[in-house]
Order: sequence, then C-alpha cells, then structure tokens
Amino acid sequence: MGRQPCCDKLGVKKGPWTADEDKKLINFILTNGQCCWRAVPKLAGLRRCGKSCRLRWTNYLRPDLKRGLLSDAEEKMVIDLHARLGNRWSKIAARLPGRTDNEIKNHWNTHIKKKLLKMGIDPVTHEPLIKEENSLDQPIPESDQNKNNGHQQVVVVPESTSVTAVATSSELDNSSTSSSSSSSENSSCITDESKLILDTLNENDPVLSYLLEANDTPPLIDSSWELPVKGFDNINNNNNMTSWDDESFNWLLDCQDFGIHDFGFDNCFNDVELEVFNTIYDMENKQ
DNA sequence: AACGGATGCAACCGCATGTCC
DNA sequence: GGGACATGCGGTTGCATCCGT
Repeated sequence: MGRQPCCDKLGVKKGPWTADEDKKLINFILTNGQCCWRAVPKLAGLRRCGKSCRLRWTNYLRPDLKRGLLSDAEEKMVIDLHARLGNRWSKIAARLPGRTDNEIKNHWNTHIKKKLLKMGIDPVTHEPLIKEENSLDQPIPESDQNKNNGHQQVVVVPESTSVTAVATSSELDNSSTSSSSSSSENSSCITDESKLILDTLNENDPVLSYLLEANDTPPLIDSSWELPVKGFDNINNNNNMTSWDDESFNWLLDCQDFGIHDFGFDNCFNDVELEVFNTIYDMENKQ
C-alpha cells in the first residue's frame, strides 16, 4: 500500500498566496499555534495543502523573519558555513537568525554562486578554479599560491583554514541542535554558538579576506541587522506566542514587508551582544 | 513602445527522517 | 519491528519583473 498523499490533490489551491489566505493562516497560527500542519488548512478555512501552509508560514509569514537582501556579514557567514556544511541550507539558516533556508538557498544560487565564480572560486568545493592564464599547466605550489594571495586566480582556500577555524560539521550540527532545543533557557541571543559564528569570520580565511578586499562597501553591521531574541523564543514556543495588535496585523497584511524590529524586538541586546557586534564591525573595518 | 532574454524569488515536489502506535 | 503518518529538507519550477535592444 502506498503512502497517503499529504493532502487531497482535488480542490487544493496552488500558486501564489493571496492576502486573504495569508490573513487566515496568520490568524489561525496566532490563535492556535503551530501544530499538525495537515489539519491547518481545514481548520483555518484554507484550500491549501498543509505542507504549503507550513512553507508559507516558515518562509514568509513568520514575524521573526528579516526581509530584504542579506547583509554583507550575513553573506560572508553563508559562504563560510557553506564551505563546511555544503548545501545544508537549513543548518546554515539556523545560524542566521531571521533568515530561512529557502531564502539563503535562493540567495546562494542567484548571487553568491556568481560572485564566487567571478572571483575564480568554485562555489561547490570552495577551492580556486584552475585558471589557464596561470599557464604552464603546472600545479602551483601551495606556498607560492599563498604568496599571491589577493589575485583572484590564485586565491587559496586551505581546507584547514575553514574547517579548523572552529569546529567540525558534526560539532556544528550538535551545537545547532542544542541551541535550538535550549532556546527557552536563553535569555540572550549571544551564546557560545554566536562566538562560534564570530570565529567563522576568520580573517585569515582567504575567501573571506578576498571578499572583504573586493567589497568596497559600507559598514557591515547596520541598524537593521537585528537578531530576534526573546520574542523569537516566544514565537517558537507556541505557549507564549507574541500577540499582534490589530494595527500591526493590518499593516502586516498590507505590505508584508516586515522584520523583527516591527514586532518589538528592538533594544533586545545586552552589553555582551553589543560587544560582539562591535567586534564584527571593527574586524570588518580593519580589512 | 514593444519584444525577448535574463534574473530573482516564491512556491512546489519528492524524498528523507522522526515519531507514534 | 514495522507500518502509517507528520514534518523537514533540498532541488526544481514557474512566473513576475527587470533590462537591453
């Protein structure tokens, strides 16, 4: 016997969500919390697959989502994490608060991939692409490659650089799990794991170094780079769901361009967190 | 102004994994 | 232990928008 389809294909609507559907879904989740996605469409009065509802909520409607392009710091973090974790977008997304795996995946495929290729870096292996202009068709001794650091065709990414910076993939996985499972205990968003993320911005990493050099950009940490902290936990724990007043809710439905700062998560940083951000900021400016 | 290709992103699909009975 | 089911994940697709001609 085959597995039952996740939903009745007949009468299930597909395609872009309407504002009305969004409203119904948000209303339902806010009232009942996230549970049993299969039952959500029926209970919420939606002609959608439960899977579709979950996706819509997690990728678009969740109040703790950040909107807009990834910041440079986030982008660098994605590159570094991808070097270690590969296409495990959910793991990567778990380290970028307010970002979804889908968003990161899309950003990778549309922006970062091209950027790396342009820089002569293989986006899959994070190794430099062999450039013919290096001529002679001879492998370049690693020591020589390092001397040429800064020329994009000889950017070297020693495996040890990115891997040993902090932890192995499995360690990362474990920390991810423990972090998410213990979120209710965390009164602060800056934990050991966050320090780990900071370490991943290893300034000795040639890829990152090159990016920093190549980018003639404004400061990386801006006021919009905010981490959902206390409110985020509440949202994940359905018990203490953050409530939205009518005004916020209507506004959300109108423009659907919201971020955590719109939900009162501003001013949620303690001194340690601010210090960490300043560290990142200083590090970037130093480049 | 119109057209067509390129691009970006939301959403879908199918498989994997976890959990419950 | 194994089947049924719910959920998560990553790859892919479809479509709206942008941009160059």
